[in-house]
Amino acid sequence: MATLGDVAARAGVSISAVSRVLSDAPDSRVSAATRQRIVDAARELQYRPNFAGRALKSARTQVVGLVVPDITNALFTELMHGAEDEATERGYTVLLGRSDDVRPGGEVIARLIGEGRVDGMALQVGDAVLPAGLRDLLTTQAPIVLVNSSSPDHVGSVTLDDHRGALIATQHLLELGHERIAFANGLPRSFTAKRRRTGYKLALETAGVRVPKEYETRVGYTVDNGRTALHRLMALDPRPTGIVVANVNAAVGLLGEARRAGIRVPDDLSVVTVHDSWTAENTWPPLTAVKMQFYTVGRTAVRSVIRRIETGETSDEVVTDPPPELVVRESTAAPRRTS
Amino acid sequence: MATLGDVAARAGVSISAVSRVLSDAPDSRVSAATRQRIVDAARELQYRPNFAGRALKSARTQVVGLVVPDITNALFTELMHGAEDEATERGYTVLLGRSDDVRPGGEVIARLIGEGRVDGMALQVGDAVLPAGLRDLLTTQAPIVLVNSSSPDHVGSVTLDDHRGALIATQHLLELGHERIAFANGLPRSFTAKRRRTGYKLALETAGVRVPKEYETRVGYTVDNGRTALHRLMALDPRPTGIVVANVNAAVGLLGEARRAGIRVPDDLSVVTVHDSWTAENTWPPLTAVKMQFYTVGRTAVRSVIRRIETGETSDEVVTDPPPELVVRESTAAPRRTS
DNA sequence: AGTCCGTGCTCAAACGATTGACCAGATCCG
DNA sequence: CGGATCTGGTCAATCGTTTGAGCACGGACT
Repeated sequence: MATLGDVAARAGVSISAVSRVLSDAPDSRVSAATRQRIVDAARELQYRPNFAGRALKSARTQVVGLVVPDITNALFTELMHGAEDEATERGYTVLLGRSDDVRPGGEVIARLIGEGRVDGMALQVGDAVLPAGLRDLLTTQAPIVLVNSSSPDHVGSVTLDDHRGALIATQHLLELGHERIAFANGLPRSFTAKRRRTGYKLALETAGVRVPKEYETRVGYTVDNGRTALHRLMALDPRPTGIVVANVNAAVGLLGEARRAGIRVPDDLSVVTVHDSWTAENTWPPLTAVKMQFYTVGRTAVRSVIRRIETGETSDEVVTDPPPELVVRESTAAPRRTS
Repeated sequence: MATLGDVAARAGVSISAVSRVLSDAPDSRVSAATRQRIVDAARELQYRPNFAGRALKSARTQVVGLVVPDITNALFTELMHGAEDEATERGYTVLLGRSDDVRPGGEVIARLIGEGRVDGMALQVGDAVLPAGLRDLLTTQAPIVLVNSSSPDHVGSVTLDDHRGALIATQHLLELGHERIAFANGLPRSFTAKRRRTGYKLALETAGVRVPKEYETRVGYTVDNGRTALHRLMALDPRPTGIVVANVNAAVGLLGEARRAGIRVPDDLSVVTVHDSWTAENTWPPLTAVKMQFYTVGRTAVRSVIRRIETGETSDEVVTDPPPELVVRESTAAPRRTS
């Protein structure tokens, strides 16, 4: 690959002149003719600035890391798109990482930051409290922004309006006439589960509806967790006529298991989920869902990381601007009047 | 972050000594006592080698790029896992990239290689011929290995045994007693589509079964493509009793559309797909699928890239070792004896 | 005529890690 | 006892880029 030196030789000028011209330095002080020669030479040699050289000198990589629990989870598609769009606009690149079960998670992040591979990170931890090692990282000055979670000792986070999402889902069932509304939630420690819970509770309370304590399960967000939740809820007496599922993957599992158990959706049971994704469109029946604004979260998170990198400012933001949006499909209907 | 110089100062030795000890140079020639002081100092300062410094000097990043059409496609989960496992074992890191429709694709790759961000790449292009710009790249000496496709002027590729996968799927329907077996394939130009086609044809031929030419559609691999394929095939007379779908995403769409059209699966129609993924387990009915060995492809691709980087050797490999594996679920059954 | 300034460049010192060349002192061998 | 060899290190150049400092020259001003 061509270096600055190669371009300089071809244009008959010094390396500094080339560097200043090609990096658009404001006070390059180069004549139009020389500038043209440099630009031509660079094009002819297909010059591209060497990443390592630049990063070494400037102590900046113009890369932000984005770590999510599972890259292939359909939920994160939009988040990644948002992150990439924002990064591109600001001259940064996104480096994707997984924080899945193989490695402790903290190690990946420590390496990326410690070795200077990224300037900052947007980090969505899995459905659990922060691992101890991670905690250390966050308390340092490293430019890390948490996504969909927060930590007492850490400022810098971007979250969805989970409360509102669960509220809207629950209200949808209430408006259809349901009263025995259950809630298949995530693990008790999960940040998002806590916030979704308040939305569910508030909706019921506002409507003056009371349900047994057992109507809330707290199993988790995976497909299998959804299956488990269905069994628990359908073993109750009286059975719920509607279920709000806190996560679309769990909803997919729950729906499949209902089918297997001979429970007809939406005739016997209405199901609405928080989160939308292409998988929700392709279940049978297609899932009614509350679309959460992951795209905006991705953009906001990257913007926040970059602000942190460049100015040092931190902030905690909740994405409320496009509000969560109810997408009615075919998994919800009015309850049968059998009682 | 601590540098080699910091560690050297703390241990009271020269930078060279530290470098040699920490990078396990074979002839470090350092006394045990000094070595210990260096190791201790490095640990105390939490030393991590700076990525840019190392890359600049050695002209190696120890990073391989993995570019797939859509990172969040469930199909690529295993491929990425395989790639990461292989890379980790060999001291490399994987950098994930998307080659989706937003950017031409070639530009991303040219940047990654040209700027020296990666030492080599494993590249799965989308369901089309190689864009012109890409072609240029491949003919250079850049260490690029194609995944699930190949190019006449390029040596270096790793592919699935698509032929065998389609063969197994078709044979499954034949063994159930189907004869009117259709094939919902990918676009005509697609490399994988061509190979899957030969498997389908061979199975029918071997069994002495003949079907109308219209029984093969060549719409594509997306969910919507699957819907389209169903309509085309069900408009034929006589209708097929079984469909081999060349891609699991298309199969999900096809299945959903069948449901919507009132076609009962597997009673009226059997559906089997090439590729397995968690989405295939969660359709209704769960999809019978031929599991392709994406994990091994990922490993093999990265191994091939690294070999290319380190020794310059190229190769074209087909992953046959764990052969494609039939996973029987509930979308296939014997045809009804109505004819 | 001497001073000052603006223009259009070049020089050289970093950034952090690697690595071939070198060197001082101790040991060994004939 | 003198030279060779080994041990345990250090020195300094280098990778490609950025950037503050400096320099030569021409013109304007006093």
